[in-house]
Amino acid sequence: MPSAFRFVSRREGSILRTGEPMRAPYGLEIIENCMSCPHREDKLFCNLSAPAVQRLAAIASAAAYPKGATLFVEGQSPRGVFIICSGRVKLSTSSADGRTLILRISEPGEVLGLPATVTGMPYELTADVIEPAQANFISRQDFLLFLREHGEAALRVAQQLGETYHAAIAEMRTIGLSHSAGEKLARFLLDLAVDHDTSKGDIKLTLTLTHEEIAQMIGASRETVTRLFSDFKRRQLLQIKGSTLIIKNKVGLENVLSS
Amino acid sequence: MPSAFRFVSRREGSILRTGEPMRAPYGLEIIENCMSCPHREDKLFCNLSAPAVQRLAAIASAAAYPKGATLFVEGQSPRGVFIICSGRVKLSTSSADGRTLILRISEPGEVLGLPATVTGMPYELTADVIEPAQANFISRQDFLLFLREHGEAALRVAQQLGETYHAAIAEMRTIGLSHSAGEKLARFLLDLAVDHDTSKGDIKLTLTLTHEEIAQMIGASRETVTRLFSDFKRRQLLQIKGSTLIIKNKVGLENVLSS
DNA sequence: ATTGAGACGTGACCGGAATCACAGCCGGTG
DNA sequence: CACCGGCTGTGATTCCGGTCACGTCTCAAT
Repeated sequence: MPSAFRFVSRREGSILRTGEPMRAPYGLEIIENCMSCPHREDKLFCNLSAPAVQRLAAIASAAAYPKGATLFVEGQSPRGVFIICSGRVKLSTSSADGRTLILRISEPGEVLGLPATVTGMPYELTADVIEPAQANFISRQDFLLFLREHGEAALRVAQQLGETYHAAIAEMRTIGLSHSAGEKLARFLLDLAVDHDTSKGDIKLTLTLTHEEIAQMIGASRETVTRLFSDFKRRQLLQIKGSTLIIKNKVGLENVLSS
Repeated sequence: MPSAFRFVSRREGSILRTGEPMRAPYGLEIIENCMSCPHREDKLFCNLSAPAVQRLAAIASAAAYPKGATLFVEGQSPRGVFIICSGRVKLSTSSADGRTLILRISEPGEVLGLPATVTGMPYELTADVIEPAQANFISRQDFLLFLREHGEAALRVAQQLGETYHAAIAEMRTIGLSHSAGEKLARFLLDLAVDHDTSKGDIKLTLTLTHEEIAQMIGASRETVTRLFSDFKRRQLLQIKGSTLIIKNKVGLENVLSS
């Protein structure tokens, strides 16, 4: 295990914020050793050599972001990567007329801004914090230098990018290949259920997204999502209690795909 | 500049073919020195050290594919990467009920199957040859070994993946963020025009796709595409002569986006 | 307690585009 | 030539889902 680094508060990425200013208490109590959080292990920078890990710790700077903060904005030239330690971040793109498409909600352990940072092209998405988050920031310059010095890490980055691409294509399929909105919603829900235990009939999962957000993820209107949920509930396909969603009839839901 | 390698005819990737069997003449006249084709320079493996290039040449095997050949199929476990030397290859994904979504048409110089090969996940797309092609194949095993040995190449791969991702997101936007089909088609055409000289009024470009294929690229029906083309012609936005498309009024076309 | 903002639920309306169906067209091939 | 298969053009019809326009409910703040 690495000798992980300590709290640094350069507070990168808080330049462009849409929401309220960062509240004082944040950023103090929290971060001290983000690089050693459990998620790190099975994600991007596991199994690196000791020197590589140390170097990484040296160039990363931790910071906390309140709900509503924006890590980076679509079109902005890439400043670097963010490694999420906790919280949740929404990745979206939007058009001139205000319509928004949410690509995915990223969870702890993920690395954001990787494609842009590596290629030098502008960030292709906007990253908004929707649950108070801690993240390590690494500037583009430092990161590229690091990759050049550590080929092993470059390979890991390539793998990570491949996975991200894979996910993007999957998203694309649900949006582009289905005729009905119901199909899209069903696909979306089944995708969520993939990780969870699928053995017995009921699949329980927490869904902390508003109908509006779900709509933006599947490319539909808010009302349609609401109606579809009612419809699915009526057909005994699922139940909703607060932020808990229970899939009662998985096969039934799968049948929606091929209708 | 490298001492490039010579004709090898292992004929990789011809295992799964949808179309007619490979005709005899193909594969003979053609390849002799694919790695030294002009496209290579500004693409994936430029600026590598001499040993890296040599190694690359050693593990790559050239082959020719007729129209209709399939390099790889969605869902298949990754065999390796294909570096396109000439011809054009269609990358698509399709659903159970036969609907197809074309991601892009790749041109000489591109590397196909990279994400899958790097991550080990199944190919996420299907690659069909639509114009007789020559390509170098590198098996997954060889390729990964090569990347591990040459960190510089791994970094290049990461960049390439980043760009591919970028393109995918762009595609996503045109499909997901536009209300009307007209908007999608206009976006598609303007994307094509990006590379071409944009200075004076008329932009001339060759479009060797059927309406059907265009429809599958923008997520619309064939009839709609036909109708939209008639419509655009009527409105003097463009002209079509054979496989040549001339954009007469670029700003007019751009106005379609925000209507 | 009152207010107000945001999320959810539903009805009515209507337009865009998918679908079906068929008619010209053009380029191959026997 | 005559034939055929794939591509293109166009009409008629249908219906999904976006949009508008409300009403309800919850929760937080004053």
